[in-house]
Amino acid sequence: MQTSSGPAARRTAYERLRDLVLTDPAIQGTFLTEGDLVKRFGLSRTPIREALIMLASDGLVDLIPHRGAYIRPSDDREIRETMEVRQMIELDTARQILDSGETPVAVMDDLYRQQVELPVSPDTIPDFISLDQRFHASMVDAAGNRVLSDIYTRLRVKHVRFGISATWTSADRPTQVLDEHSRILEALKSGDYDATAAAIREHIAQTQNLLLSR
Amino acid sequence: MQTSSGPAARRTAYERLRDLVLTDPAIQGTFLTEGDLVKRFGLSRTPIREALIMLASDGLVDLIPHRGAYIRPSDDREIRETMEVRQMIELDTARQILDSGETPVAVMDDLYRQQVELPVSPDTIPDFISLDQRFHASMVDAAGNRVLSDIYTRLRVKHVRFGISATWTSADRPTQVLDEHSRILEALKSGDYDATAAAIREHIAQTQNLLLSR
DNA sequence: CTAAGGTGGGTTGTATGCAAACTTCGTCAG
DNA sequence: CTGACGAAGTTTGCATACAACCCACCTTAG
Repeated sequence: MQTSSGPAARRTAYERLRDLVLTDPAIQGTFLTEGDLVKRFGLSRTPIREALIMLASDGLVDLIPHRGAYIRPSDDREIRETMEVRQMIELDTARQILDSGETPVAVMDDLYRQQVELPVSPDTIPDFISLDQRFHASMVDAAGNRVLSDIYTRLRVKHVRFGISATWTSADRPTQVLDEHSRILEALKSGDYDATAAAIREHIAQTQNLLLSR
Repeated sequence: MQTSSGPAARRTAYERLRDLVLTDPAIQGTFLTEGDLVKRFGLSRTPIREALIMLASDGLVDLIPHRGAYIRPSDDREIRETMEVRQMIELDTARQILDSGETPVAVMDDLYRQQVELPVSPDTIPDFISLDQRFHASMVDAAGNRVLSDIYTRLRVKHVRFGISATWTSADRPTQVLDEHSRILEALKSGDYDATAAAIREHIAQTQNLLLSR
């Protein structure tokens, strides 16, 4: 995933383009041309081209010469593969955290509490998603491996493309997620790797099922 | 890691720039300006700028506004973190391969044989490195997870930046690597995960030690 | 009717001009 | 001697012009 610093126009183009790809299901499977984006964003081709190149590096679009940027729809295979990698990383992280003996879960605890206190309503779904993302990211960060954290961040971007937000619209999903997060936290605090691993597997399996059944 | 397809000038700029960053230790810690590269490559700024953006996405350079592209020297921490992630991926892959019951090591076998038959000389070091890279990549590919394979490919690029080629100049290193690869292969064929994991850990530990002691 | 060939429209690829921003270095006051 | 200040030079950021290329459509010969 790209950092968000840098020049203004390119940054704007990158962020708007990313949000477009990630949040508009209608453009999946279509080609975006630079001309379209010039009209849509009111920027010149240069920053748009450069943003497209960054998006392509993130794996969010495919640049087809003389055709445009293809927004590849996510398929079940990619979802399964991504979830497999995510599980591998989270399980490995849990192992490292528990082996280190320190179990630094203060940040996760705080994020969990914030999520508990969040009222359940359509308006708060983005907040739920943000806290969810930060909850998991903080666990991986706790392992203290920046290379791993970067990879994990890139993976999370894919979740959005997979339509993760739709999985939160079900009325009981927030409660369920909180419960699953709680189990992960408690298992970590107890220092029990097998219980932690089971909780993580369960959480990811639930997410994957929801993503695949859309 | 970027794919190598696409337009000619940008592709040229990307590949030459990548090779420059990966093979010239003298430019580590320096800034490359677009003007330098225009003179060096004989291309206009546009393809060079776009190649720099791709390199930055690969994590090989840092783009500093109005300063240039900083070639960050690799440090011990990054080497250790990369090796940790590499080990996580290879161990997970081994587990998946063995769990699948198929153990498709034909490609690895072939690559191993080619490496055995390679004469040991300074001229063949690039071939050793290429076969080594393909040996490990084919193991990860055998897991059949494209998302994982992509991540692994990106990681391997870092190895080059870490100066992996220098680890092959020692007279007995090729023999040692062949021995370690042989142990991994045999363990995989025997279906013994613990033995496979031990062989992989040993191989990565040896590599890491050589990289750190440079 | 079919297939081959050409032509036009549209899209990206590359080069370049200009503006803005930053760095650097010299100068000067304290 | 040190630090602030300013001006010049350098570098990137953005815009735009033109070239190259691809594709789709139409025409035409068989």
